[in-house]
Amino acid sequence: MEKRELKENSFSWRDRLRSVLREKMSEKQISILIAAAELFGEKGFSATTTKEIARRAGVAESSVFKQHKSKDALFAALLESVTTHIFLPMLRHGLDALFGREFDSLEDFFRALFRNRLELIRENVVLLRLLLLELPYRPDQRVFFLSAIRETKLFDALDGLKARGLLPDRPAEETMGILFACLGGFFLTRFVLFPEHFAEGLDEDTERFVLFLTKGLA
Amino acid sequence: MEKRELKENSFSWRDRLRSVLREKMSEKQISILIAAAELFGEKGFSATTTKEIARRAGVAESSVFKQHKSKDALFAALLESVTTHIFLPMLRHGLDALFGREFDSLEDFFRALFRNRLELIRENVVLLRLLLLELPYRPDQRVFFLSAIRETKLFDALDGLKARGLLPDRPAEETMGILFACLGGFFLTRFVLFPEHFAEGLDEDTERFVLFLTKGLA
Amino acid sequence: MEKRELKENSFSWRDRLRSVLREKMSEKQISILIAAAELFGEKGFSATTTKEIARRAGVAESSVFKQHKSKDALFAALLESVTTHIFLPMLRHGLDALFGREFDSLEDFFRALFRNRLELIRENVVLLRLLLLELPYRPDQRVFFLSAIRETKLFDALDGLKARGLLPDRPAEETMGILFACLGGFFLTRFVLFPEHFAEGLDEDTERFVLFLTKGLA
Amino acid sequence: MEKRELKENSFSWRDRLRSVLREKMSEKQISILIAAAELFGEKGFSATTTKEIARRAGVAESSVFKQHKSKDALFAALLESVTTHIFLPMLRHGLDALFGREFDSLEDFFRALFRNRLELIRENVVLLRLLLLELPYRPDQRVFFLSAIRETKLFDALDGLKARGLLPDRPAEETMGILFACLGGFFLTRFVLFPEHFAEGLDEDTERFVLFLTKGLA
DNA sequence: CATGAATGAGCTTTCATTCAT
DNA sequence: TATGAATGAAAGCTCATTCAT
Repeated sequence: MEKRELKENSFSWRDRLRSVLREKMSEKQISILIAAAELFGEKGFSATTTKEIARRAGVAESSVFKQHKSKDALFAALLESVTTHIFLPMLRHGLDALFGREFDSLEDFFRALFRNRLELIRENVVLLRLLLLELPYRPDQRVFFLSAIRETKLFDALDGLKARGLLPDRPAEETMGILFACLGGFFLTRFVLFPEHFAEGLDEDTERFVLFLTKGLA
Repeated sequence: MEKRELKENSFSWRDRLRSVLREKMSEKQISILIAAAELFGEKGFSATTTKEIARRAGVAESSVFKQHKSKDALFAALLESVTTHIFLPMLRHGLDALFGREFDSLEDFFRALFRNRLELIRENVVLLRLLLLELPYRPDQRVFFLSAIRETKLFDALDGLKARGLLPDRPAEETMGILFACLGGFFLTRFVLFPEHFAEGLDEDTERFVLFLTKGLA
Repeated sequence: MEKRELKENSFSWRDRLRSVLREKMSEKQISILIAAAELFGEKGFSATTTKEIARRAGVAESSVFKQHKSKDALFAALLESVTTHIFLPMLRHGLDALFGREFDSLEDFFRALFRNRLELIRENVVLLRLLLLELPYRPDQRVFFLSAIRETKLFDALDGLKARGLLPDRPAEETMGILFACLGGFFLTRFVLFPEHFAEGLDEDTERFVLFLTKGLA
Repeated sequence: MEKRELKENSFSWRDRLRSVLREKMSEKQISILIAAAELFGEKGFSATTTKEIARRAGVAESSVFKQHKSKDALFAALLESVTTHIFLPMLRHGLDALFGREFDSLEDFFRALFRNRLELIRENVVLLRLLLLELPYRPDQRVFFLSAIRETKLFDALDGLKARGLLPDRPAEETMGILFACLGGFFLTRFVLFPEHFAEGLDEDTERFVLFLTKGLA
């Protein structure tokens, strides 16, 4: 039962993509998208060859180009799918979960937020890496991503906390500017730059970070 | 005069590399290293071609391979030069400056630290980007970089602050784990992912971040 | 009324193909043949892709291969259809028209011949281009085409003129050798190589050519 | 001795290209140009692969792209070289030869012109085919070719004949329009469309054509 | 009969690298 | 030391063609 709940809470992005894209495209085409996501996340866009993508997807190389007219187009399509069907739902789901509970303190809120996130991050490291390491080279898609985030109720959540006196009365933008940097930095250091270094003791590490955030933002 | 001071304080990594490498290699070879640094930082290692490097350096493509036997070797040499002659001096210089002054509060310390860093970051965005976006794909060089950081007196600096009661008595490793994440996240969000978004008001933004850090770590 | 006559005299090869092939194949298959004829004529056989043919015909690419097992086979079928249903009727029709009238002079004959041809050429430039520019690469189909021409009464027409004293008593083969070169050269220069250059004043140009031919062959 | 004269009069375009381009490019690069000329002439531009060109030139395929950045650029460069170094000199040479002799009659003029040309044509069939069969698909290069022809003294030659009463007083443009069509048609039928058919008896055939031209243009 | 999906072979082009000068 | 010329390997992409539905 514990497991069931976890399952509901967890996201296997591969399965999710599979089930959601099944209407739009063939099984093989979905495999291509997934293989591309993995490889782009692992080695970066430029270092990944279309041949490799095809091999991992178990299709012919030319099949990659049937749906996407270029490698770049494939990346764009991938980003779109992943944003629409993985990231945004992930965010929304997380926010809803947070809204559903009452928090006695900012600390509880952050702890919930972070724990939740940690689970998600673990399952989506590849996708997040992909985003983090490729968006810098793609200003236009950066914009698309930003506006997608804006559409979530992230800011409303912060306002809610302010209204309940848990957060000081400061523009949500500013809080977000700090929060995003900290979450990004946490992911960057723990999962991208020095994963081995932080591998063990991640739970205590997280708890420490939560306390730090709580105090800092109070 | 103001300008002079700034000049002394500032780092033009290109000039610095030029002057420091002049003994080891020819002018053209230095140009190659600089061009490579710029391009790797702008577009990433894999997306940069040796032809492009040669063109920007104003040399023949084959000259790139005179000093470094492969593109990979060029990258390694670049990283080594940049770490030895730019990053470590930069860190040392910054730490010395901090040590030279007495701080009344943690806040002052962070403010000095951050302000200093902000100037440096601005001048070295390309190099930092390069580091941030390429190290994830190069575990071995990651280690080299980590150990280089260890050799600085960064930890001593933290211990000093602890001794003076400005920092709680907590293992320096833990503080560093938080600090590094926040600094990294700050750079990531402000200079790599969404530079346009944070371009103006960066000073107030920084001040806010400093206060946040101070409170969080107190 | 004038228009009606012209209509009868004129050949819209597309309509003609459509009406004549309707028994043998489906509407879509005819579209494929027509699209292929156009594209082969415009860009040449090798430079035309089956995808393009399909797009212009408004069918799926695989439909191109339903009736013709290969692109080459498609070309062969096209050539056969066009020769049988367009070129030979065209020639026969022209010759009959010429036979039906009595000519007072060689000049009149050529003028009639040429005027007639000019109209035809204009409507069939694409097909003639196709023939002219692709036959050189296909020796076997060249032969097929030559023998098809032989079967018309072209030579008889020349003999008729000889009998009436309008042409000197010379082997028809020789006259044809000259005539064919001139007609081919006229088409080549006026419609294939330098169409813009000869676009205006084509009527006077033709008249001049007719006089030249008359004098030359007298 | 007879042979010597012929040699001087004849043009081996391969040797000529070799000697004239030796300053501009390497031996291998010239081979590439020559191989491309041959193959484009034999099978057409689209049906020729760069691999084939490389093989015939005896170089690596990538060498083809060192000097010319695309197959299209190679074609353009080829056309330019061939026009500048082969066709125009050929024309000039022929015209000079004609100018140097006094002609008693138009017939002599044409006979000289044609004989001269026949020799040239034989040696340059590939290049002429190339021109004839590829220019139709390349309007822009057509223009370049036309203007190159304009720069020769072809028109002056015709005016000279007019002045001496050998040609009727008609605009040179018109005479050229007829002449060019006939020469083109002759080449087209004798060397491109039906070479086997006209292979033997070409001398008598030519003589006949000369007489026809003479009478026609008188 | 027509099509959407898939594919192997091959095309043009780029890349990092070598070598003679 | 620096370069122009050359190259093998592989990259991205296209092509004609097949096949299950």
